[in-house]
Amino acid sequence: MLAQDGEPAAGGPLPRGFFAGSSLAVAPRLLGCVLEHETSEGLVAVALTEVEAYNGSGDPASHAYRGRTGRNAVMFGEPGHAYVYFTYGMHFCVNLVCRPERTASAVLLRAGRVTDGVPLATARRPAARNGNDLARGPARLCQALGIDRGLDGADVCDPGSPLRIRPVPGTGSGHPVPDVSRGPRVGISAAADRPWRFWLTGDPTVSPYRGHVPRARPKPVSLPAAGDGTIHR
DNA sequence: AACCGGATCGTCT
DNA sequence: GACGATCCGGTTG
Repeated sequence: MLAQDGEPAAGGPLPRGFFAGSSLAVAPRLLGCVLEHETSEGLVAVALTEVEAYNGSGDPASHAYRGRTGRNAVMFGEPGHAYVYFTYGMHFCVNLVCRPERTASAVLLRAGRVTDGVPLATARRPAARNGNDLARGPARLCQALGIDRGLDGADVCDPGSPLRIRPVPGTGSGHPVPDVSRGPRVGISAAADRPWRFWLTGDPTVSPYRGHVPRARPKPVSLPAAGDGTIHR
């Protein structure tokens, strides 16, 4: 019997068909799935607990909103690949590309529980106070897994890829429907009202909600353009 | 628990 | 030249 499109093959990573839908449809189904990264240091696996949908060209908060660039090129390619970007001069975040046609949509992986390779993840994240903190936040998740820009474009549906994603453990096909919550996305200024963030209700590894905070301008206020040097007060 | 400043640099205007 | 799909450590409440 052939597995249906979108159904995981036994023992292997999620099939590419899993990512055929829109980011909004795929995002909640990724909860509970396991992202793993294997390096010479070892393997770290993370069960996803929090994700956000970014709906490509129709979404002002998406990196793809203003079209294809060198950085976001992977978003416009085949679904099932990782889009890894660098931000704030020091952090990486990872997305999984969904249907690319006309939308370049993707799902940002925001948090998860480390289920394998805890010692290695802890070594990579010395600031973590406890196990829940290891992958609590998109940049922390990448840090725990050892993900950087070198993995941009990695095929997570390929069993031979160092970065791959497996279905929810214990489920041969289909996905159990855990208690999923949804709400506004974190840290964005545009389209902040769209409830496109999904997480496992009450899970302690979910990152706290933070709204967008504009950075203070380093530029001081301009002085009065006085020409005669007279002091006014 | 909430808030603040600093770190730091690739990317796009 | 400005701005982040962030994190951390410290301070305040």
